[in-house]
Amino acid sequence: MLVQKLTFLLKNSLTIDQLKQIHTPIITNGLSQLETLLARQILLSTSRYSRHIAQYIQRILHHLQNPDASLWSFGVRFFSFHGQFNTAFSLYVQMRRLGLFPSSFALSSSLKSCARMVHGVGGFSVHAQVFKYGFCGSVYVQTAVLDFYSKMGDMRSARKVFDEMPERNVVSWNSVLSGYLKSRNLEEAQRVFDEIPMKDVVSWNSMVSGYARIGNMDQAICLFERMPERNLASWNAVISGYVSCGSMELARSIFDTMPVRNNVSWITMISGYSKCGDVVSARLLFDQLTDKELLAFNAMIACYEQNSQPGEALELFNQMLEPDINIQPDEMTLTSVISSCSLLGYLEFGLWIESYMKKHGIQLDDHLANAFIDLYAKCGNIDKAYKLFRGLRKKDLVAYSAMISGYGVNGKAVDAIKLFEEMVDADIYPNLVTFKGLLTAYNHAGLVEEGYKCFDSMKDQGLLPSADHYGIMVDLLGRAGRLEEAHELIKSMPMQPHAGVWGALLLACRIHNNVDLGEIAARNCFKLQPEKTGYSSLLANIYASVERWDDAGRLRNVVEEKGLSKIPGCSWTESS
DNA sequence: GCACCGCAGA
Repeated sequence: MLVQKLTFLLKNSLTIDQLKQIHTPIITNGLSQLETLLARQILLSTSRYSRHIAQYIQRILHHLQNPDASLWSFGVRFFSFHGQFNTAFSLYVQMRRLGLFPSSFALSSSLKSCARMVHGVGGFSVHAQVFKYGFCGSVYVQTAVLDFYSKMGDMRSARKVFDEMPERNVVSWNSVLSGYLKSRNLEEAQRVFDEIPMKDVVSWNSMVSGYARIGNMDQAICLFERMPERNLASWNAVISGYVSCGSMELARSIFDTMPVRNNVSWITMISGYSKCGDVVSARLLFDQLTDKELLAFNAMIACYEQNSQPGEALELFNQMLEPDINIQPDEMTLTSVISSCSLLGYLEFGLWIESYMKKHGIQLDDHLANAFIDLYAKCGNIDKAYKLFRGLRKKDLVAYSAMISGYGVNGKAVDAIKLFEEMVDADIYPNLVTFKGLLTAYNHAGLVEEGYKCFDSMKDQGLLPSADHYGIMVDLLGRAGRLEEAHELIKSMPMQPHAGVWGALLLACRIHNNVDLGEIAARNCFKLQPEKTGYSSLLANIYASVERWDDAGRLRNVVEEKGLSKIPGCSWTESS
């Protein structure tokens, strides 16, 4: 019986080969209607499902001798339900090609999938089919259409569908409401909210999170306190509001007082601590979480990666793969892991992830691709990075910035500039990260004047250079021998220069054997990073170059006393 | 079944 087999599958994560043995007889015998019905119940009642079951369902659909519209519709619904929107929609397209009549499930699920994928054309065509197949009177389908436009940010169309609906339920109202909130039209949202004849907890939650999102916590709390009924999402919305305002103490007090917590509450707090750089508090919470699921690991791994602790990120990743935990990573996990590899320059692990993805059927999405572009470019494989870049579905700011800085670190200034121009032509506005990549390109090519022009042009775009940008400029000027100018630039900085900035000047002084400025730079480096001995060695080399052997020797002794030897080939950029 | 709260890329 299929049911037993499926139950078995759910309990044991089977390999593809084991699956093949099971599914072959089913295909030859066909599925009885009863089996199909039971299989649906099992599959929809489970929140845990493996990629194997997903592949299994697809195989059944493609191997059936007589295409079955209700089974295909079920497939669309299944994948949409489990967040596999791409698969859901492609199954819908295939069932249309087979000439099968879509059910209301298939229509609403594929609309949901298009909305989540921000696939406008797909959604429009499904909307057309809603007309064609006469689902204009179905509340569910019409609400899905309305929700599609609402999620796409097209409130005019959403409103039109809503106004023409013969029948509305609370979900239809909530859908319009969330559309206005998403487009930050709080006024219209408030109007809709006041009009809802049967407000439920979702309506209230939407309003609370709408106000929280725009930073109006007073109004959010006011509504929260007036709520006739609260659920977990209500509490979580308030936490998330405080988190995005950076008020971790208030977020924590809500978290501590809420009656029940779920994974969302924990993950919101962990990522909140991550965003304000409090890795220790994030980890403390993570450790207190008894039932750690994939998303908790994702949040914690991302926390390490974003706070420059890539080693810890990889360690946690390895832990989740261990047999006693055994949680399958998804695209988001791997994205953070690849970024960690990039920070470490750990190309081999990136290649391992590539093969892991192939083995487990994980598709390369744009987030993953951008992380890979960065990794390959940083490790010198610029051609592979470029190939990935050209293959992107949507080239956005992040993608361009990754590729530009990839060219930058590989000394390909001309390509970086060309890409920058292409980006501007595509109406994508550069930000601080883009300029960091571009300045790196000028720096590696030694183009001082062009680099300066680029640096100055940032202000015209309303961008204030960060200490990192100053650091690159100091490096550029310094290497060109314009040490005084570099020093003046540091003095003109509106913020505290970090060790990387002074380190760049110190290195330049070493190259050009300038003792006076070298001493100033070194003094600042010692102050900012007393534990790092590389600065002493550099200054010692400067003294040696002008034959001040006593001073050079004194510094070398300091290095040895610290019990640390100079790490050979240590580069400046790593510390910045 | 459709709606509210959480995790990823330069």
